[in-house]
Amino acid sequence: MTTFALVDCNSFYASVERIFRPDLKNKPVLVLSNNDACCVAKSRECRALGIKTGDPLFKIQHLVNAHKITVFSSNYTLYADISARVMHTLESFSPRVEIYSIDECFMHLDGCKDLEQYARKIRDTVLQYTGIPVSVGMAPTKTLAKLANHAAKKYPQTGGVVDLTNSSRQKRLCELVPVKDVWGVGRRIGKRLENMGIRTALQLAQMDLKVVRQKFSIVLERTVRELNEESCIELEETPATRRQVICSRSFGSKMTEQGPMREAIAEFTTRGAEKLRKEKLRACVISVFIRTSPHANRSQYSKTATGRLIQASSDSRDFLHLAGKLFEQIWKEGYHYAKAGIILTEICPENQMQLSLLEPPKDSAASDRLMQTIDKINQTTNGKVQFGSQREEQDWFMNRTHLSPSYTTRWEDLPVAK
DNA sequence: TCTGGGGTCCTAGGACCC
DNA sequence: TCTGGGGTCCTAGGACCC
Repeated sequence: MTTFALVDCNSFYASVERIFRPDLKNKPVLVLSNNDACCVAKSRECRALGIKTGDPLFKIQHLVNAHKITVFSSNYTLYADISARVMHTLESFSPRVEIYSIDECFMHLDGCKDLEQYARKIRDTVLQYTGIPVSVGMAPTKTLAKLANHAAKKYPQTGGVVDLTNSSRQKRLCELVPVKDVWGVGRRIGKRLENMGIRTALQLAQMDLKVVRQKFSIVLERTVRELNEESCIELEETPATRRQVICSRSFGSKMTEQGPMREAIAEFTTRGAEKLRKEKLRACVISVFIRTSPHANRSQYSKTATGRLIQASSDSRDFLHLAGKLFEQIWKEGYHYAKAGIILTEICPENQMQLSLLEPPKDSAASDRLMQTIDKINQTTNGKVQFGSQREEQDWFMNRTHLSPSYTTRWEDLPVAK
């Protein structure tokens, strides 16, 4: 039988920050979202204080002060680099892995004789090579492996490793786990299940498949099957090409004027096109959206406009032109805007383009050369070549008050050994 | 005062066609 | 006056994930 392992980094962002700040060992550490708005990661010590992922900073500020919590703005460049090192280490333990997220990796451990011992070796090696503590859960399906991992984190006496290949162990754990902690059961469905009297993972596992399908969806049916050792979610070793690119931000302060908003949209559009080029993709469709804050007591407005290019492109100018027109369609004076962004869809690899029947194919060679040149210059000079509609001064840009140095990706920030 | 950003998949309902 | 049934495609919104 197939065995899935899920390796998950413990408090990943907080652990990364601690690699370079050994003085923070066993001290509470918190990492904030973009804009320093809310908590996205916290060390065990913070969890013990009752801080939850998603808590806005202003609501927990008193705890931060009272317990001298060290706070970091998120430093995604640093986290991505450390993540790559962790994943690289894991790849030496199995030929079949799926990098599931920045801090999680599913692996096949078929044919392994002593699973628990092997898992401990994985743990020790990752810690030694990267400084990041991980937990390992093993089971016949991904959903059960997630559950095993959950237990490995929750119960310290497991030493961070839980082998859930045995059915009776599965049952005993499922009895203890609240239904909302099952992978695939979120807040909404968790509530609905509880209203039906389904409170534990075991009760969910014992539900009638037909009822689940009828009252919920095929997605939850798969979850139930997976809890019963029937593997429905395969390992995805080669990542599918992405379906969309989103570039959006909440603003540091509310936006009320059209000019700065137009420039913000141009900035997102440029970033989006850059992402396409970096991954050798093109897109056909762009959506532009602006919206007020759903948390504010002022009048609300939220609008999206979508437009299509005749031919898929990754040329910033094509999208800037279209995005400008779309923006004019949705802009409405008199609101306090909190967030805006663009979404690129109908994406294809740059070498597999669908040509238009009606329009002669556009020769993109010149455009490609220009964009390549711009990207190259911007890579080495930190964004010096801009388009007319972008603006140099980005006063709406993020608050990142507590940013750590880019220890591993900027020469100036290399840590110095004393 | 202050509530992230980036993704995926599924479903329901409307438009339209025969 | 009467106003079907079956199908496709598209979109908005819901739900989940990290």
